[in-house]
Amino acid sequence: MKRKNKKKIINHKELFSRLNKKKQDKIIDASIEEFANLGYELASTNKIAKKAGIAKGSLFKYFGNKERLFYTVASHVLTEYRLYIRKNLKDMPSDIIERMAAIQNRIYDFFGKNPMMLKFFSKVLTEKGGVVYIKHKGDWQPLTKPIFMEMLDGADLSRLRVDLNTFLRFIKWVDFAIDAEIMENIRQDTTVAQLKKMYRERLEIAGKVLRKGLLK
Amino acid sequence: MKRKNKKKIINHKELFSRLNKKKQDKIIDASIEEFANLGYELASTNKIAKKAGIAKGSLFKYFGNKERLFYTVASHVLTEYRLYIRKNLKDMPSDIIERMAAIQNRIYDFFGKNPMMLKFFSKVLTEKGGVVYIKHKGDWQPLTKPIFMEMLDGADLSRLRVDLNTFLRFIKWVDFAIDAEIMENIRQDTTVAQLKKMYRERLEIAGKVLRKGLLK
Amino acid sequence: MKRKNKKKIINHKELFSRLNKKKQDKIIDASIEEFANLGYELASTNKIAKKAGIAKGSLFKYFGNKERLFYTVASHVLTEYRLYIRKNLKDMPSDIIERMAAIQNRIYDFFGKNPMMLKFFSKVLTEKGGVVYIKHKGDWQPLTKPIFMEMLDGADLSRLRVDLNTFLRFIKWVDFAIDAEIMENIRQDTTVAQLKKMYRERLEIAGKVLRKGLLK
Amino acid sequence: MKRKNKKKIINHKELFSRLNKKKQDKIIDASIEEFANLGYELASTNKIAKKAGIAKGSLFKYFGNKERLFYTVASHVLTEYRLYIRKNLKDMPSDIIERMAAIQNRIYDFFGKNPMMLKFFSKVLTEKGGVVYIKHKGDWQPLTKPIFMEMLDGADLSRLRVDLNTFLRFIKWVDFAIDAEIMENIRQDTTVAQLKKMYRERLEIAGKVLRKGLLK
DNA sequence: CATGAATGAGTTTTCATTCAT
DNA sequence: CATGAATGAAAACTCATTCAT
Repeated sequence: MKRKNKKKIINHKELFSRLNKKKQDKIIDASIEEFANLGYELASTNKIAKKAGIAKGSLFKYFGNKERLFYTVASHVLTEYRLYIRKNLKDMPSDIIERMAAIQNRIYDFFGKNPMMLKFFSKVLTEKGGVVYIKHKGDWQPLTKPIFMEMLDGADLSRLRVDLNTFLRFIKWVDFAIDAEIMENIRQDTTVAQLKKMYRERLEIAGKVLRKGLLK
Repeated sequence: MKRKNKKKIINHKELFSRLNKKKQDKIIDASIEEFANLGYELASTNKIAKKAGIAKGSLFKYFGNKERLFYTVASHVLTEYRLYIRKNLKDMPSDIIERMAAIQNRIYDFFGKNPMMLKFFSKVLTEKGGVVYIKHKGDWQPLTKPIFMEMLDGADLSRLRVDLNTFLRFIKWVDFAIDAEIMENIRQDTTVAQLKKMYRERLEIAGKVLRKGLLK
Repeated sequence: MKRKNKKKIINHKELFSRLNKKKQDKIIDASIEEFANLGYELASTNKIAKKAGIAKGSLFKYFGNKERLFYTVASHVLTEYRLYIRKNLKDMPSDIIERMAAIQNRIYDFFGKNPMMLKFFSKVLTEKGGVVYIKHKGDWQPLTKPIFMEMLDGADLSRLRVDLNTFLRFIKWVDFAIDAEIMENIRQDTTVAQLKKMYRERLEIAGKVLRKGLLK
Repeated sequence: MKRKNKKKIINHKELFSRLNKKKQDKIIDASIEEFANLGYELASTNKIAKKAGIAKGSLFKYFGNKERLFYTVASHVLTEYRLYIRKNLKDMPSDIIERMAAIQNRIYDFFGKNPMMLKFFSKVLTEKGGVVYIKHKGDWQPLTKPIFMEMLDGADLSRLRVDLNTFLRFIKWVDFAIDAEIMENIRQDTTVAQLKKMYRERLEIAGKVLRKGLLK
């Protein structure tokens, strides 16, 4: 359903940002919901405009095309996500494994408060098939997981057996894989409590290895 | 002129398998390319037929509908993949980390010989949003990664510090994450040698932790 | 790119009725012609749109789908028909046989002015096989023949030999059969005058029997 | 789904009639069933060929195209029908009304023995929308109702109040209309007994008028 | 002569995008 | 600057008919 040849050189972004906050939010929320429910391809710009209470034409005035709308919305979601996670990182356990659990719990709390965003994350940000994801993953990668450097601020690193870089990369992998496994298993009715439990179980398994190593 | 109840008890597969090998390959290849480039939803059966040099109608005679075409192609890719990986598993190092590297090298060799299949894998087999993936992931999961049990056949497990189950789940996570990271970073011009190197680097990092543990 | 759950709660009719009369007529006329020539199944929405000088998409915006287009057009035809017939029913002969002739003449006048509608009637409104006909015949039956109750308003019923119900059913049969016989014999070049003559001849035959009975 | 430009001048009919009776019957029966169930347009030549146990190509060798197949089958059905009705017309009541009932009963008996043919009649022979019907109605009209001349052979005509021609035409109309009304009301599960009852009821109403006339 | 695989024009329907009002 | 009706390319899929074997 393409329709590409972009001619006019309009500064769409500016038009959107000039709107009052309330209208902006309505558009963003309507978009999140539609993308989260249908995925990028099946989402309908018509329905988004209707849900947001604006004209179809306006949507395209603000964002130029569907892809840029998606990009804007996704960036918004990721920023919100990041801001939430970052708050109060000091009140965290100093043990590194406990810290991972605490941060992940905070992530799940965020999704508990913004269920549409969980849907959005699990459905649309991982749509590898989508042109859009591929185009922008470079922009998004730094946002998708809480920056580990920050996470370490105040953590007890004295007992590390490996250098910091090695530690960081490895922890990231484990966290990523566990997260992915849980995302795969999310259903419509999965609760935040269940998510936390799923994560805790997996982290315990990981903990065993991380603390003792795999091989004698 | 209606578009009716799609039952039809025709053995499509049979029709396809009766074609000569060359034609079969052309159809499979055209499909792989289209799906790999566009993903399931955006792939066009019309274009596949054209690329394969057959009539639109024939495609549907052979596969019934788009979904079954995709399923057939995906199964084909996965089977090829698996057959290739499985060959000569005995000639493998007994050390578990070395073994992972060896198997992954073989996987990269396979993709080196079938570059479209790499694209196909990274794009379409992981399309979470897709109806098709969800429907069939049960069939495919056992195929997508070399079965670890087999991998272990002949490996030296005497030095494991944890029970076998814990070991298996953890290893899978690490492998999955490293694989994903590399997949994310693939470019058009990435060579097999580079892939192998990327994997080797990451495995070394992982090896350090796996052997010694993370924390004192 | 899917072809999905056709719900959509759009008031198609409203969109259509907002068009200017001229455009509406062009669409209705193009539809009547196509349906009248080909019948429901074989009629092509593509051709209708082209003939009406609008985009394919617009047709579906206005009517939602082919079936609703047909339903709208058929209702339109039947309403026009009915309005025409109903005018000035008082100025009719009181004799029941004469009255039938007078009404039928009016019907033929209507078809004389709208020849496509005659074709439409004889072809498509009686398509027994069609899903559409079956679905809507309940709606249409009261429209397809001048309501006999109205026809009787002012007629001289004092000389009836049978009860009113018997009379009505029987009259309907005779009228229906004569009408069908004439419809069957219509050719491209049949004129309204000829239709009237054909009816008049048959009605005379019927009149003989109806007045005297068949058997001594 | 047209495909018209008929080139080859093959005597299809001859090819078909050269087949052995059993094969001919199988083809005719398969066709009747398909046409009766789906109607002309929706009937599939592919399925007919499969049901008849012959190749698709053969069907077209025998009949040239779908339309001619239908024509042949319809003619066959009508001929069978006619032959059945004609047998033993002498053993009939002499009263003209009773005679109509008796003949119609025989017709219903025929349909009781050949239920597919009833379906065929009520579905496909009256598909006014169909190109086919219109083209051939001239051929079929004489077959669709028992010839009334024959019906009269042995009937008591001494009490007729009108001349024979008038009588014949009128009786035909009444019979046709009653028949059509019943056909309209046939359902999947209508039994022959019910058909007979429906006819008998209507004939009684008709009888009242026919015997006494409508007007004093 | 029989076969049935191959064909491709044609179907209804969708929806991102444009542009006259 | 907002609007939403109009657009038309493109989608998946069908099936009567042909013709090489």
